[in-house]
Amino acid sequence: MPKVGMQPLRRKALIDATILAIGERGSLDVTMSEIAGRAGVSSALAHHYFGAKDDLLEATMRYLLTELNADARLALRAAQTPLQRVSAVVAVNFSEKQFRSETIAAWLAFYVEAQKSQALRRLLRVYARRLHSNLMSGLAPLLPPAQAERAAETIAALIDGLYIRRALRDGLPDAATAAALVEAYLANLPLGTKGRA
Amino acid sequence: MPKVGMQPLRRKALIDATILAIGERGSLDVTMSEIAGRAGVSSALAHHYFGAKDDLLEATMRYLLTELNADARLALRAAQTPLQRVSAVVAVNFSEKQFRSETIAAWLAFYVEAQKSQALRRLLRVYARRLHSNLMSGLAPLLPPAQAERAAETIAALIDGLYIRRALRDGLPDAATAAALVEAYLANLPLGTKGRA
DNA sequence: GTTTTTGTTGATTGATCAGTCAATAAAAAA
DNA sequence: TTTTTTATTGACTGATCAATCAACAAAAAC
Repeated sequence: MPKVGMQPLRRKALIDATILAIGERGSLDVTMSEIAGRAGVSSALAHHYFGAKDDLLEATMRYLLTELNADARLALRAAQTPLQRVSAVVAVNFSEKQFRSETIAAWLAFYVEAQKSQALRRLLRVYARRLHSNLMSGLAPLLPPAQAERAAETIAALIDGLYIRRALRDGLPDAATAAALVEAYLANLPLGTKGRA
Repeated sequence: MPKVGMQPLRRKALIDATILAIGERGSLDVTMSEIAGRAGVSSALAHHYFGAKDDLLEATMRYLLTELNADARLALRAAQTPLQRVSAVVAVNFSEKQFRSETIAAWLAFYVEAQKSQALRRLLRVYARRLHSNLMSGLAPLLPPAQAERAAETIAALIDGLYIRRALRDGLPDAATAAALVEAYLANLPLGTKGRA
């Protein structure tokens, strides 16, 4: 079995297994053995490739962040108008790929863990800033600065809130409904009032 | 020292210590010894009064829920108009008492734990239903049914989202700003359009 | 004044895990 | 062909904790 060039494959498999395991357990209380087992390797190998458990968790978080960012970039490129930019950002966050329950459970777990881990906190801050600036790129042309800021904060909070509710499998199950809520919020905004309303 | 009638005092002290400990650690990974120590007793005593650790956590969650509900009832009693009812519910959730970082960290931690624990999940569902019905009691007279529902979901998600953001100590620090965001959302709703807009 | 109830703890047990290490084996390099 | 590098694991260690228990003490009941 032992071939060469396994490192990237194993790392990817372990990260996938981590997301899966966290998603199923619903928390970061997942053992290295369980993750490793799910990836079809021994726990020793997981340590071999990632060092400490925290490193694996951080790598997993970074992976989720990277994927989300890549999707967002792609969606933004297709947007033609400011409003479409906002919708694109919203749509990405509620896409089937991102709004899966494992992924969401992982996000939630990382939010909690971030209170303990400086590294995770930094990563989440990067995410928050990116989301904010993506939203502002669409909102700034449409609203006076203060209102645009507020709208961006509101949408960001809405996204987080809808993620949590999804994680609890409580009402609000599907991505489409969640996205529609945010779109309804957008529809009520006094858009196009940049030069004083 | 050993007097009689300690049970309720100890239980209260242990629950307070639990909230404090969770708030500081930022997660439910708190040892019984730490909680007990904080309450000035031995870990054995904590087990004596609560049985298993899960029971203590459940009691703590139940306590938070009870407090929030009591505050909400009080605030709703003072409200005169439907809109005031909605504002009252929002205000309670962002009151200084409820929007403290320990309390919020505890809520977040319980959200995560609820994925594992049936008991906690049930408690959270009770909370969600109460919040929803409190909001609807104000929104239903002001909006067509479908829109009222949507507004209630949105506000609930906003509250959750703002709680999370507060927990991360990321931007949005104070209760007043958070409450203002939700109020701004309310201001943009087409209220008073119950009989078709 | 004896007995029971209530309050309390230190010491211990047993389980769970993260992380280490020595050993094995295939592939690549020398 | 020997040597090194890469891949891999089973077995072990050490730490951490929840939970238990026997024991002690003060108050209450009898």
